[in-house]
Amino acid sequence: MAITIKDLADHLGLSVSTVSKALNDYGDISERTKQQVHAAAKALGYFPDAAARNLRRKETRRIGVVYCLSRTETQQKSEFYFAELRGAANAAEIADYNLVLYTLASAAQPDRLLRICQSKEVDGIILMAGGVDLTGQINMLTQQEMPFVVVSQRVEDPQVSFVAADNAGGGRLATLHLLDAGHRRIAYIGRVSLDPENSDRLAGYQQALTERGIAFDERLLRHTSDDPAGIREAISSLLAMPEPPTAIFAFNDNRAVSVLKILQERGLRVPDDVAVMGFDGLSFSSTSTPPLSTIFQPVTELGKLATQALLEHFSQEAQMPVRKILPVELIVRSSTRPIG
Amino acid sequence: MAITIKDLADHLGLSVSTVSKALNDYGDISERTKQQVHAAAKALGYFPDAAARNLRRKETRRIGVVYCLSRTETQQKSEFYFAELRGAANAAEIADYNLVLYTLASAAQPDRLLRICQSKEVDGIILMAGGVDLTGQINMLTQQEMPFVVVSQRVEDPQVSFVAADNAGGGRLATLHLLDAGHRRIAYIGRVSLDPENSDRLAGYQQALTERGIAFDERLLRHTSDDPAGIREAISSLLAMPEPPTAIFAFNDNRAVSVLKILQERGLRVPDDVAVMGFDGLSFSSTSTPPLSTIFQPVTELGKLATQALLEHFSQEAQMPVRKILPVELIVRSSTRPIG
DNA sequence: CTGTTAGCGCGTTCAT
DNA sequence: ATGAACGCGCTAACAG
Repeated sequence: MAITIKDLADHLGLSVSTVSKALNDYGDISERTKQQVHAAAKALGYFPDAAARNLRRKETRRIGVVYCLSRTETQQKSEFYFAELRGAANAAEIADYNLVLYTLASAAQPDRLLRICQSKEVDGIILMAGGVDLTGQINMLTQQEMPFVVVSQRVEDPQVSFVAADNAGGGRLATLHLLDAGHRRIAYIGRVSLDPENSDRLAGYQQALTERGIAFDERLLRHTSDDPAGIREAISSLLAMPEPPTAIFAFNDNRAVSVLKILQERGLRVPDDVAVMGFDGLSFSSTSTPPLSTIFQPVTELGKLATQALLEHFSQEAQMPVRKILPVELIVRSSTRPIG
Repeated sequence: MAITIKDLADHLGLSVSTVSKALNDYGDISERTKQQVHAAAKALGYFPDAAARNLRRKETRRIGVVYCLSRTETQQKSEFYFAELRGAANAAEIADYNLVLYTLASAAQPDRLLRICQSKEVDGIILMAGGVDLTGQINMLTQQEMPFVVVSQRVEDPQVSFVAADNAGGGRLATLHLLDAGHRRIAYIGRVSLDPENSDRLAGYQQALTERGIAFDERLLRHTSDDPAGIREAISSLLAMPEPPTAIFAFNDNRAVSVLKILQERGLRVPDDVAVMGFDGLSFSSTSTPPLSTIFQPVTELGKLATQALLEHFSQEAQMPVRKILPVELIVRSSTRPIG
């Protein structure tokens, strides 16, 4: 048996409540007693029982991290999600909170989330989005009055807190980079679904064109599934155009690497024949051939800020939702180069 | 306020204990009552309070995942650790356990682990090893009588449970593959520390040589740090040998990709001039140029089995330690090829 | 079969 | 400044 507060009290010849107050630094306990209690606690190796404290204080000091990821996301972008997790874990640790992992197998158990809320397993939740619609989860959490923050996805509803990367800004940055390199016909290979990530990046792409006075040509857009087959087809059709694009902006690094490979299979050289841009800035983008120009998202920062937002939620009452868009960064490598 | 068992009891005109027993399916409660209770619970949206249950049952149904990773490990191999985590999370979820994440910033707080044990935050622990010595943690957990399983590192002490990949077998497989391709001078670029992972892979390398009757030449061994500088130097010295190696077996995929890059810088062609083998089977090994031949570790399986081992610990009394070595797989890609 | 009683370990009144 | 008493929500021993 581990040592309890009662053992401590007996050992010191004090009452349990005095010891408790001393440990929690109450004002009406003499300094001398406090010191004695702390000394004895350290000496005997006392640590308060988590469950008892949870029950009494009605707080768990735990944050749930709910992963809502599509299958491909999970496999392809683990670096991304792991980095978010690290950011969140570090921020939580500093505030003496712990992270509990919940993998929500896409609505497999619809009331899993309900149970988490009702049985008070955690004090709040970080919703990790991965190309999946979150409205169901968001509604439930709101209804259950469980504090939560969405990470890496912008949410329309102004009541909902989120921390996301500037996808529109990134799309713009990437496109400007290509435009400034002399490209005029730039293809965008995006997702099928017009989720916020995809539509924002596309919006940034369009804005950049507008800024430079280049006409937007819808025929340069492709909306494909994640698998290489879809991308292969997209590239075939792009290259079959009368005036094929001289640059391809892919939705993310994974797609961009596929694009690289497919272009090489077709005997095209990157960046000489076609330039390629990615998005995310994952580490494999630097080891591809050629190394990928891309947009870097501050992923660890995303997790960190989401956690801090949640912690603010806990400490203050009646606060405003936190809605943060983090700046991204253009990384120029060798898959793009000024034309001729 | 969420609904409690007392609300349920009042609502049904039953006593609290009867409701509790009904919910927990005790034998001495009539079927009719059980059904009524369950129906009411569902209707009113009752979920047992986690903290209260933890306190009473003296179990948390939580498993701590303790990350002991060196800094480079964390950044480079997130795919690896995330996959382990997913395996563990899935296995835990099936058994209705949750995972709590603890990132142990390399002995930053030495008694963090102690507190986790003493305050009973979790029922057991999965120790994730990442090129770091675990003896301190292992001793503490043993002493605290906290059930635990080490994952992805073989542990000498026969009392300790672990689940690890067959590093020796993998080293042997990789080396045999190169030998069978006709190579006779194969370099091994390993870690500085002779941790189990490194020494096992090296042992496998040596065994393969023995099996094929090739003399082991210590001059072909390099023990370097993780950074590219160390690897660059290793390669320089290897190529400066009177009889330089025709193949390089790198400790892991990250190193192998660095090797690829460095060889290319020097104008050497892979696999024609030098063959390269990696280890791990991370996804970026398939997108490098050329795609890497490597040894695949069943990472998700590692996490899954570790969790299951821990769960067995919980269910049985006085059980034997679980000590599992999982088979690995040779993946042949384009960085190796039969000679001439 | 059902209810009464008694805690789990801790934090928080309210007396003294 | 300290201690006695109560209860958080639940489960388990013991009655009836």
